[in-house]
Amino acid sequence: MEPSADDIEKEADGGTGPVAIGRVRRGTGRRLHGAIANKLGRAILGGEYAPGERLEGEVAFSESLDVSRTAYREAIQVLVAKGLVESKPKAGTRVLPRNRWNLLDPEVLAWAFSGRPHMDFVRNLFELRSIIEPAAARLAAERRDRTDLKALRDALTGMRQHSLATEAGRAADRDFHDAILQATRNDALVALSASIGAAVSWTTIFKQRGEPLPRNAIPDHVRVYDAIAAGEPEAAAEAMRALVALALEDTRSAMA
Amino acid sequence: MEPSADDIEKEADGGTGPVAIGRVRRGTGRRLHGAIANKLGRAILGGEYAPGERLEGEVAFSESLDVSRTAYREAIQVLVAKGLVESKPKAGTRVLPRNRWNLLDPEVLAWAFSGRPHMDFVRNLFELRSIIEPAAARLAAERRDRTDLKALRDALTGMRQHSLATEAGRAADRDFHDAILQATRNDALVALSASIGAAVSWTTIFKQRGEPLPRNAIPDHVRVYDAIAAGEPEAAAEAMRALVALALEDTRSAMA
DNA sequence: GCTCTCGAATATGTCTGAGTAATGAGCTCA
DNA sequence: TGAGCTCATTACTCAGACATATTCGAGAGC
Repeated sequence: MEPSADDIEKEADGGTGPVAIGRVRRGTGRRLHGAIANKLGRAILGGEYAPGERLEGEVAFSESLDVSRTAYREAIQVLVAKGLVESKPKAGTRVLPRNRWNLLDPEVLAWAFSGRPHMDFVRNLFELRSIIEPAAARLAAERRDRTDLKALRDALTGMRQHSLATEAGRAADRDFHDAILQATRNDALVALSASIGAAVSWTTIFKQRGEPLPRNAIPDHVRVYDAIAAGEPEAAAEAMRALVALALEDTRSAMA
Repeated sequence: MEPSADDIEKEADGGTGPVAIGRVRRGTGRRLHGAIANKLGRAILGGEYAPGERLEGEVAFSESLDVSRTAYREAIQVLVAKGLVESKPKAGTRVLPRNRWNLLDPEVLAWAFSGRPHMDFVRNLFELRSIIEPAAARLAAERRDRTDLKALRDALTGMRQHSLATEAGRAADRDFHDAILQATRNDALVALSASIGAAVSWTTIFKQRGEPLPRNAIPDHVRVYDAIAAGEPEAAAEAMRALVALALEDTRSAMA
């Protein structure tokens, strides 16, 4: 479902400027300004531009990228909307301090993981998961209906069918955690779904990078499902707590 | 600090179209495209445009607003970045289903509260607070340093000095909760600060709308501070749990 | 009569170039 | 030394043209 996140082609330009600026061409479905925002977003999240640093002027930068100022400006507006940069007349466009970034925005999260994210950040995301998901599982056990349980079963089936090594398997994993958040009937928690989901699948990928198949994740998930289906809030929360803790342990050892 | 959220002037136009479209003029500091995004965002969050509904074409809409297509398009890119709308050639610009919205984006949250938010949504936000904040208080009690404690004390002083009925008092309240999240040393939790903060101050405003001063909130906050300062995680979590529960109770009775 | 393919209409997407407005820095002057 | 002013710089807004993608309908073919 997600594009392979590499639909931007960088053509090495002859320039030898202080910051190597590749040209931006959009992939098939993507719009040009989206591709530019993508490129700049990844650069910022990847630390190529330090907070406080000033970007080149509109005219100069859009020329280096070989795009019109219109497309460039629309891309900048996207970054502004996500709290990554701020631009004022005369002052130019500057990267904002990290605490102003909307780190939980799905796209920002994707940009963060497109590079090599710091272990600190991954740990922080797991800490967030360990706060949110057990509580969500507790609520889900209280409020779930037949539809929610079916969604959970379908996700489990998908995880069993495809391995977690495949994209389809990771999607099923995401669906499982997503279905739990949906079952809480809480819009604010559902909004966190995209963030949690990104964390889930990316950390799963990290696991796979290390050892081939560190541990079968299915039983943990089944325990969570059983508790939710049985309508036992405390058991659901406890099972989810265990799941996240084990996932963190796996990820930690895989990254070390 | 925050602009009064009313720096957009709507001039009733003579038109009698199905949806009354006011012209958009920007306030002092604000850029034009920002003002347009603001206006449209509030309209969408306020339910003036139903999910799935199609907006007028770029040319027609920008003309009704009496702005250039450039400014209008830049505003739309902002809304796209926040997951509110999606636009494709020939198909037009459509409002996305609610579950695609980045509800925790600070600006989106502000737009949601600029109208009369449903009690359901407020309850959901409190549910999120009751999940996040006790856990954050627990972590803060473990990790806080001298600077964090000073920030907390300063916030308490501010709350005592100005009443919660004033903007300064609400800012101090926000600062208190923000300082706790900062003390967790977790970027992901800090990113939630803006969302939590918005919920805190807006719900406080609701309280004020009802009874003049329903309850002195200071003692609750002091208990949280004491536990964090003493380095007692469980006590801090428990104190925060109580604080949020009481705040919800106050808000609920004020809205009913 | 039904399906499939292809073309044209239409709305968004991109580009160019001009002109406006806001801001920060340096200068002048008290 | 400090406050106020001028000015250069930069982003912001505008207008209009052209490009591109996607939908929808018409027509060919089965």
